[in-house]
Amino acid sequence: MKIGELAKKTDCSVQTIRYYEKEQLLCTTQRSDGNFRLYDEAAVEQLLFIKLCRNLDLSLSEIRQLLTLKRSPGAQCDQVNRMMDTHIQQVETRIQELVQLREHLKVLRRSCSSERTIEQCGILQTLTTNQHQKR
Amino acid sequence: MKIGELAKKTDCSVQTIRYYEKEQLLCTTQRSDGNFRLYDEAAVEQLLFIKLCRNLDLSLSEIRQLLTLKRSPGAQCDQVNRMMDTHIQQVETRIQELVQLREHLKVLRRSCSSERTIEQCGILQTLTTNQHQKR
DNA sequence: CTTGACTCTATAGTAACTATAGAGTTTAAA
DNA sequence: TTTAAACTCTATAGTTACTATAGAGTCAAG
Repeated sequence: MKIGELAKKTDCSVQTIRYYEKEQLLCTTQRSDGNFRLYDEAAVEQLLFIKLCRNLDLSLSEIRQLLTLKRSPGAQCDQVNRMMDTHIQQVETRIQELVQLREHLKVLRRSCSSERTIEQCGILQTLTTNQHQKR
Repeated sequence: MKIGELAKKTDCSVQTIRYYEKEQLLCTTQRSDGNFRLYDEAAVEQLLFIKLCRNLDLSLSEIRQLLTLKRSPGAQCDQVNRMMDTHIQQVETRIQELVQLREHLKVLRRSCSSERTIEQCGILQTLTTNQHQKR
């Protein structure tokens, strides 16, 4: 099948598919006489795998590693486990950061209300006042 | 003062300062005879303001808006409030997304343990098995 | 044959930095 | 005065994961 069909089957844009090829995530083993890329069912599966990993926020580099590991069926899968653990930790860390940020933003937001001028704005004052304290 | 001194005072890299100038967040009103940028205390304050906003994950575009608003002391500050509300909502949304992702990753992680081969790896199988179900 | 849809490669853009190259300026020490 | 190191400048490119566009080629149906 050609790239447009693959794109439809996998709900992935033609441009992204070409990008993944450039990034060595998906390869095109065949071309038509007119130089069109030709894909088989294995490519469909690989692209769906890639998309699933992207949905998990795994980076292209990590996905590349998983694809490499997948090519050694007899090898130990502890690398997969380790990658997943690291990834979970990273997500957890990011959650904590965002929770803190949200609280900070809420505090800041409460320092201002309607019917004020820029000059009286508690938010801007805090952002500016903090500077003086920092110095 | 010159750019290096400003960088030290604000804990901001020389390159980032130049980048902010290019992005219209900070302007250099003076240059030395040798074409070196010259900054005053107002620039220090403005850069600290920018950094504080960046720490709140506000985009450069949003910060640009705030700086513009700051230049109209008599105007209403409801735009500031609205921006903050929108930003808080975006952070909240992202937190929810990440919490869901973390749960999904944990479920996936539990499908595998040590001492398995790639072929037996529950994580990879799930990522690959899901494809078949999708079809 | 014509035309519209599809495909190709190349290039540039997004956001917020970050690094490097090569050239010019400044400053302090010899 | 000279020298050398530190600092500064502009231009360009890179990071990540896409996304868009231009101009040219291919294909299939009318």
